[in-house]
Amino acid sequence: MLKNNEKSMDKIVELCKGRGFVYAGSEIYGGLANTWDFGPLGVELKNNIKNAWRKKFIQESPYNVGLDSAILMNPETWVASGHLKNFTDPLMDCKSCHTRHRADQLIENFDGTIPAGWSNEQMFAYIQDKQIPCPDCGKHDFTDIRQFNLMFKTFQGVTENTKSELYLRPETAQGIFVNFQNIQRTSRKKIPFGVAQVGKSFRNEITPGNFIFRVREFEQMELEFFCKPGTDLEWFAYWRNYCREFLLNLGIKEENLRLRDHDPEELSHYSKATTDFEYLFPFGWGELWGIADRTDYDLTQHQEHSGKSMEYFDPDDNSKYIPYVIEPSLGVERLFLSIVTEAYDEEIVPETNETRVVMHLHPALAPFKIAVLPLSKKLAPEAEAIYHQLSKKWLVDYDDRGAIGRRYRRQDEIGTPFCVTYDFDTKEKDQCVTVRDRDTMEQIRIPVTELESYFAEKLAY
RNA sequence: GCGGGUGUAGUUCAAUGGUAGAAUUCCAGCCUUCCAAGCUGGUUACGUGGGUUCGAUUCCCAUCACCCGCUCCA
Repeated sequence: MLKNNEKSMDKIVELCKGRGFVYAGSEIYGGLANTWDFGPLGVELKNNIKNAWRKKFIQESPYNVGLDSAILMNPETWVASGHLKNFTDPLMDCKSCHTRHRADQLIENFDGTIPAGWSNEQMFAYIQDKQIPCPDCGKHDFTDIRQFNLMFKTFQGVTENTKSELYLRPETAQGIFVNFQNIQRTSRKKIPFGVAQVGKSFRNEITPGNFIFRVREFEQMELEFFCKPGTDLEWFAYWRNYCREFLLNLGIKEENLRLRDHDPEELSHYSKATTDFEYLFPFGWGELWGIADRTDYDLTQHQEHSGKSMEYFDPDDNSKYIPYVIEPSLGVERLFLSIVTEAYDEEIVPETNETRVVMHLHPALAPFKIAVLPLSKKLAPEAEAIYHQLSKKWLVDYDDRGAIGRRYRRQDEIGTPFCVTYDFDTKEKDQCVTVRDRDTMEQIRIPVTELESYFAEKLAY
């Protein structure tokens, strides 16, 4: 079994493209930077990942309920949440040494002046006036200030005026916060309870890259867990364990996982404490799952900006409070990449000394659960019947083309856990098929009539 | 956004100022074929747009994309 640092990103990307997991976006037009399309197998894997998460966080949790809120929200949401202010940076480049700086930080670091509320023109004029030098090369030769906003802007309605200006959400969380009272009332949940949501978010990253690790359009799986102030640290630990369990169950190895606490200065504007699960990708450790203590920041902000109460009346002790929030937030694409990295393996076949690429995907995540392979095309009608029978329960592949060995290898590459081979004996003698297990390479003969119950047991999750 | 590198079949890699060759993949056919079997045949590529030139995949420019580094960040 290859270790993660022995796996190559190039090979993984190649496999993903070659087998229909992930394609480069808009390829026929020369591409569009850092956009990726999930192909026939990729969409299955991705959906299986999302379903596994929903199962763990909604179905199996007595605390949580689901939601699917809109991507477009009233722009006031982003004023309240702080994203409009904190996701916007006034940037200028040093023409001399080509480094990039935030104008407000240049001023603050220069003489302690905090340019709160200044316009870009004011900051630029101040920097000119004081001849503030570049911290890297000491020269004073800056470009104009360019406003960099991490939120995508768009327009509602047919005219492009500022009144109809909207943002694509940079996180799904706010859709949960603004619905806090709706959900609490209609679900009749008592605190503590959580709201889990899977959905797209958009961030205008400065530096995307590493395949699907950092992209501008991505899908988040977020839980906002509401609890009583003072109990937040307990719940923080609870959900951290819960997340860990989820990852380990899906086959992520402990050795490729580590926890990292954020330093105070790198905490985002809404967070009191953040712990990241980091995963050992082929390119190094990278953030996989951020668990943040968002305190009562968001609900308080929304209460102030909307004028609507976000307080919860606690019948246990007749107290009233704005709940604290624990937020485990996970990117679907990142987990996808972790899963694929984890599953990817190259094995040497002893007999031929050739390399076999195997994806040891958890059966719950594998795009195809079973592949039906007739030994000869002449057996196609009978094998097809088995395919039709099994496909009522699972996503099953069927392949009768080329040599049988090649077909096994193809299934190994895409992570199919079981292959069913229909041969001449099946038809003429024993009515049994060969079932071959991808991981153990064991082959057993099973009567056709027992296939369904056999797989029901094997594929239970 | 800056600096450097790269761009030829699905993939890996050649060659060439006179419109490209291989391996593998893929497809079809034959085969009672269980781990990339064999035989026969076949499809498929010079990222895009300009310029120089009689002629450009090759030289020049731009652009797009990817990789590495810097910067930034969740």
